[in-house]
Amino acid sequence: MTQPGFEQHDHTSCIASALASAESHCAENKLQFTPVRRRVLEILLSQHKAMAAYDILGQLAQEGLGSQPPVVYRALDFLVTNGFAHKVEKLNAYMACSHPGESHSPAIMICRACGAVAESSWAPVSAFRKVADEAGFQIERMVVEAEGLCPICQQQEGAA
Amino acid sequence: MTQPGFEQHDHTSCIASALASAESHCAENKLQFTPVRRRVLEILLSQHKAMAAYDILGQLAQEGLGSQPPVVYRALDFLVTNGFAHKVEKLNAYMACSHPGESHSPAIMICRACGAVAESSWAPVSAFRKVADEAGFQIERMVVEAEGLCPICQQQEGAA
DNA sequence: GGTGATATGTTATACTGTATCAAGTCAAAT
DNA sequence: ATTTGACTTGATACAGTATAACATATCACC
Repeated sequence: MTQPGFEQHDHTSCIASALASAESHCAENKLQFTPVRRRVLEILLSQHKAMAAYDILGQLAQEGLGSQPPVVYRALDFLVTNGFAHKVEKLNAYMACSHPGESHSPAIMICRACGAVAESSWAPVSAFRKVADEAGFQIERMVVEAEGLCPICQQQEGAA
Repeated sequence: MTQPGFEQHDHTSCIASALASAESHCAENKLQFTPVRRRVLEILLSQHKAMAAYDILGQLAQEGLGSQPPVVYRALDFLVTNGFAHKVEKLNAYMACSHPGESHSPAIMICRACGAVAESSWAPVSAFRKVADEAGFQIERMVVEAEGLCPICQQQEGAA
């Protein structure tokens, strides 16, 4: 279920299962999984990297699915709100969620060398709650992003 | 030393000590604490909120300290690099650091109601390291930001 | 078939950030 | 005291990110 890291995997089935999961979640909750939304999620799923909104828009435009910024931003908003994707604040970019279905606060790892992103199953909110309580602060959402090197790029750095 | 929360304090001395600390750190490390840089830090220190770069620029312009974007972005870059300020990724905005002197990865609390920001002394990197290790990921920097309600705004919400 | 809610199309614009090159400043070395 | 070099600032232009506002379309439900 969880997708903790950067390891190799069957990406075709990875995409298929994420799409199926989104589809069934939308059906259950009477959400419209429209062509644009579906296509944006597919594009995000196509690689485990964060994508800029305008890059996604470029692909959509090629396919005749809309060519203006609001199109892609609205689709992204839908996907993020419903937990199918996340915004990577550090990069101003977007990534597909590895375990969709409900909104959550993920901890994201970003490789500064290859741009790969991965979502850990760690729940930062619970870890931070004690500290926040001391300050009287009530947490509603958290952004947790680590920048560094993925396993593969660590080897490459060592070699180079 | 640490400035964990949202409580009342002597803000005048808060500003003065932060400026003095920055000044001495620059002297020790042969860094130039130029008028623009100093003024930008003062502006950030003037309130415990995050400020947009262009708002800072607006103030600078009024004072004749430069009116083009690079001026403020360069100053902010200096302040962030040297640990006198932080970028709040979630807001695309900047805040003064509460315990300057060296670069670090802070955990920031953002009040969604009043916009106040506070920096906790929690070290998220050490908390996350174990999880990252499992994925073979080597952390270099972390962004940790919690959005929610500060103590004061919690009361107001209750009242309203 | 009308109505309301949701989604999309379209135009325009605001906000955030950087590349580039020219000019100034200051300290240290000759 | 000049030259050199590192650093800082000035200024123009532009790239990238995001939203406001309004019109149109679609669909579910009454």
